[in-house]
Amino acid sequence: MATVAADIVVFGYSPEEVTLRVLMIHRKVPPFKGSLALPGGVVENDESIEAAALRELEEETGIKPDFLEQLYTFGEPDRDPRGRVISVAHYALVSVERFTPVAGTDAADADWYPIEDMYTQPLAFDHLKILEMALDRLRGKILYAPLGFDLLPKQFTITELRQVYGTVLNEDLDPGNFRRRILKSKLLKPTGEKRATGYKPACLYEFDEARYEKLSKSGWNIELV
Amino acid sequence: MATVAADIVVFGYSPEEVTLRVLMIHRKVPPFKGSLALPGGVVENDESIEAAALRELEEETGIKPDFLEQLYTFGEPDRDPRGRVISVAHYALVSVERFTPVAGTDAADADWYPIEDMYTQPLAFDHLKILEMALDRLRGKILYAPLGFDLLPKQFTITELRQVYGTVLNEDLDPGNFRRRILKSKLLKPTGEKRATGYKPACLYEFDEARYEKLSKSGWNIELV
DNA sequence: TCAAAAGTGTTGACGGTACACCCATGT
DNA sequence: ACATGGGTGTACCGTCAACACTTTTGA
Repeated sequence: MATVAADIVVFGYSPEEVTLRVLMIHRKVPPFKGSLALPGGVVENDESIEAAALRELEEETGIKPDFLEQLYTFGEPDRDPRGRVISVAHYALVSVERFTPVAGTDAADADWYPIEDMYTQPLAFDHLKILEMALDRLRGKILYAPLGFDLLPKQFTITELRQVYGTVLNEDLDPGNFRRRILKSKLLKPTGEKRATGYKPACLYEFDEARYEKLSKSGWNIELV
Repeated sequence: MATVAADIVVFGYSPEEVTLRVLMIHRKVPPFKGSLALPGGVVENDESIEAAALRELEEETGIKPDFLEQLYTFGEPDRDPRGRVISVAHYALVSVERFTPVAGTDAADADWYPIEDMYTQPLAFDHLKILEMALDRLRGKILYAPLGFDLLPKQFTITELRQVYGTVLNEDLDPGNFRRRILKSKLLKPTGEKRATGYKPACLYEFDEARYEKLSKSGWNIELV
């Protein structure tokens, strides 16, 4: 018998800042009092693990993510000094602008931090390891799955989408080639509207989820970047 | 509090039969008495989850796999009629010829079954779902990670390796092109020996693990097929 | 000598990178 | 007018699928 917990690495992206952030909680109780920790908590007896992850996330931060997926289960015997706790880690994606500041919730000491900051201070438990694995997964999966869209508001320009990919992958992408590839995938639905950007207005698009479902069901595997 | 178990989908491949098999156990006790089930068991209090998976596998079947990796954690509240049991599923690879017949072990009712057979009879718990996910993972990951080698004996011919890929991916691969690709990856170490195959003898190779480590550390991502 | 697998060569189609180039707008 | 990002065109180049071909063996 062991305690089973669900922890969540929530990635947020701000189109204005062009920055990837992660949602962390300031611990107010031992162990690791004062450290930053991932949101999460114990799985109740009658709920699924994923439901527990979503529930804990909303209780602690008020966030309902656009995307959530199980990442890995961490279960070293000594990972929690209080006893045997197995953590089923998840990662989630959200457009950060819709959730700043974190609304008055159970624990309003949740906040968005730049990823790099997580390496300059100790995190609670093995949460740094979890964060690193989540980042690896995000970087790997964004290449062939439409994760980038979940980091943006519903409507976005192709440049914003390119910046998401550039930020996550940490490399510069050629604007012309990116545009062609992404349009070729047929996953963007033009809204007809344009956004003034200071210079030439850019077309706004939405993610065509219906089309994605159809394509992936017909055994087609995309390569977005 | 819940019970945490580790279950393992062991894939075995026989070069002679050119068939992918899975290791299943005949259940002798309720629930699901008489059904086939994946090997596995409860994680002890002082061992890591992966250690539990390896221990259970050896206890129940005598097998120490060449490759083992965590797959996914299954935790629907009703997946086990006896109570809340969370299963951390793994998958493992092994060359089947080295393990037939299963030696006299704790439960000698373990045996290798063709994958297709698992769809013609009910499996215990949610083990069919686990098996399907493991198969998806194997098919996906073999494209960019050197999993094929773990399904063969230490020395093998390129044709045997091609047959592994063909079997797992369920498609015919062009012999000439496959050979070129796999040799270009530099992951094969020639042994200098040859094997009489009935026709023209084929060169024997080994997997060059040291080279693989070096290549993957230097940020290089292969595409084997 | 023939069949079959091992192994090599070649060609043509395709796709993507790199870059030059227009377009539309605010200042 | 011009700077800047939005958006389009294109030419070169590498890669790979397809398939012909040679080699080596057992029968």
